[in-house]
Amino acid sequence: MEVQVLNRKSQIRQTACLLFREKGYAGTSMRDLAKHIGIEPASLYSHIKSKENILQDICFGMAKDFFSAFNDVLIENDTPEIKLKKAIEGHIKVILNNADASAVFFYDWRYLSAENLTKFKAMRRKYEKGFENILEEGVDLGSFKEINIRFTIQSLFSCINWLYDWKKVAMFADAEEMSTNFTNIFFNGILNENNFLTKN
Amino acid sequence: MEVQVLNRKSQIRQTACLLFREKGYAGTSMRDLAKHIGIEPASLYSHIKSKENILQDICFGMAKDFFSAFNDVLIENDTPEIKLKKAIEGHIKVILNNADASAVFFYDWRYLSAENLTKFKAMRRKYEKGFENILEEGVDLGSFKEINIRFTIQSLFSCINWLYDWKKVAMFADAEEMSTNFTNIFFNGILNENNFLTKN
DNA sequence: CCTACCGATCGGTAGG
DNA sequence: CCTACCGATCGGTAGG
Repeated sequence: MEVQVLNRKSQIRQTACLLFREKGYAGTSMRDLAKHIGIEPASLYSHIKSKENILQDICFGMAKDFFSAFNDVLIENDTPEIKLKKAIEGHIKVILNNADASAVFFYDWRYLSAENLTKFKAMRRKYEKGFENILEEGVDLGSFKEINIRFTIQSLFSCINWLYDWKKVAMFADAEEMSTNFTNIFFNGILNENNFLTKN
Repeated sequence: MEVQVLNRKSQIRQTACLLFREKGYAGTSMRDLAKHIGIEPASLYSHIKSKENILQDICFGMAKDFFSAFNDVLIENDTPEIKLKKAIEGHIKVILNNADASAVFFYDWRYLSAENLTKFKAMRRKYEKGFENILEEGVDLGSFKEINIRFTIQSLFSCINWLYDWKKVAMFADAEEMSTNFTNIFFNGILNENNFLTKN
């Protein structure tokens, strides 16, 4: 029985991810959700506390995954470049392993209640800070150019985060290949070496 | 009288942009909107046809602005690099000049009705294609590396599109400076020239 | 631009 | 997990 309850709960979460991604949190009703699962709307409340609680689970669950991947990178003592490359790869893997939940994480966090919204923004800022620290370290060591740290990390995340929708551009074998292609652009740019026309 | 109606209509649009950005399209009610403007909810319908019509106006209005900026770039006969640089700058200027509307354009287009959704996706794809053509031209000429065109352009847009929220990272004087910083990253990468550790 | 109001739908609860 | 149902709110219309 315990097992069944857990299964149903995760089924609700998974279906919610799918629907929230498609029609947005506010555009998805509990009746939609129940219908997709095959139970009556009122029955949902045997497994979940509220609609917002589902959103909260998804958003903070993803945050936990992102931090977990990032911390795995930090414990190794690599150079800033390698560390950043690995952090990007970790971030991408989390997205690809949870495509629907990622879409909710990126698009629907704003529907969190005031209290959760504050917590969410703080967590996100902390995560960004982690990446900024790596970049800063690399700039100090001279491995990265003298760039605006915050601007660059914002661009970096923005640049990666569309990958939850990568299927529409299906092109690479796996997360690693995708990550490599991405890091190549971000580290070295798209301009050919022998082209100096617009270089700096 | 004609003028007054137009003013009120654009006021509705502008206020809708603000609210949709903050709470999402589905999270914003016509009553919210009316209250912010200072009229009764029913009065809105003297100026607009429906809630979705406002969203439609915003989304397709932005699309028109993006195309307009892009076409200005195409009529000049520049090299692919210069053309891409100018197209990026044009795109950024449109975003910065319509920050709220851009947020709606990027986040809330999925709330469009089925028919408008199809039209919207087609327009967006056409716009992306325009950028892809420039990149392709540059690859053929050898000015750009042999990169996956679609992947790169998706990354490019994703990378730029967070700029509607640039105020949280207030750092650059104007759109041109922002555009230059951005193009520098994308064209040349963040890695220092004398660092070969992770270079390809 | 307002008052008055419509039917539909919302998230959620009571009780079994 | 269901039936039955709650009050609140939704987008929108009629008529002036």
